Amino acid sequence: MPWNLTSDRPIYAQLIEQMELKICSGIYPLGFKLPSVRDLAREASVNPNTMQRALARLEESGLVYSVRTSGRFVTEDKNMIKETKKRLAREQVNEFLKKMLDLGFEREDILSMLGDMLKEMI
Amino acid sequence: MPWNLTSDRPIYAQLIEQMELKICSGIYPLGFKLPSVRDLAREASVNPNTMQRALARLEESGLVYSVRTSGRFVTEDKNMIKETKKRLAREQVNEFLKKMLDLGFEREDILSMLGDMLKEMI
DNA sequence: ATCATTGTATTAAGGCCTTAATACAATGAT
DNA sequence: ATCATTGTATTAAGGCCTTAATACAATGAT
Repeated sequence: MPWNLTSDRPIYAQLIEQMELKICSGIYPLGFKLPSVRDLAREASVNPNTMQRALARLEESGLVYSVRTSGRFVTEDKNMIKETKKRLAREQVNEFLKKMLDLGFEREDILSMLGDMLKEMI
Repeated sequence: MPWNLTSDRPIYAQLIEQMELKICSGIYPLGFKLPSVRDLAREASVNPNTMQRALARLEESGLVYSVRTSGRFVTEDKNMIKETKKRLAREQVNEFLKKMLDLGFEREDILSMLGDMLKEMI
């Protein structure tokens, strides 16, 4: 999964989101040692400060932790990751449905559009 | 539909999105005379400049047009609205599915979560 | 023992976004 | 004829975001 950043939202917020995704999907597994701030910044083509900012926020939420001079690691709390994954999914579904209903689509429309696009994507 | 603005994205971008929603859903119908910039700004609790910026962008995309001293109107091009509505829907479905698949959910998971939440929302 | 690597901190500069305060010409209502 | 309302334009200030350039203590590998 490449780092895909747009300019319509703060970069650090997008970094948080993508790190969460990588952790919840298992790309960065339980207890995994993350690349260093500088390496992650290089990967994502952003300033180390910006990456550091994102990682600090992830740390506040408990999803990662850092050992001062050793590195940063994905949490070992399996349940926390599971709950985060659930939360993110609920948020996605909720926002999606809200917008589609606001746009004026109905249950059937939504399900059929979704089915069509799923066929394309999988 | 209340103006619902968050601080995690530029306000003017959110205004554009919500105006598009109002137009595509018919809250602002074909040819409708919009409230003045100042009134819309007051409604949304933003600075008139910010609302003006959003409206100017909507005008570039052709969804509204302005008559210098008379006011601003929703386009009378029924087809353009229809196409915009389609485009917005496709974008929503696409982003939603992309994130859910990235999170590691499968077709069945997505459809069942969606069904559950649809029951709650309708 | 030395040295590269780790997370972390600080300061300065520039950019975009938002607000605020004005201003103006053209129109429509009075 | 007068005047409020329309979209539009300009300038200044402040805030947050991002980058850049450094710096430092602690650790692990050599």
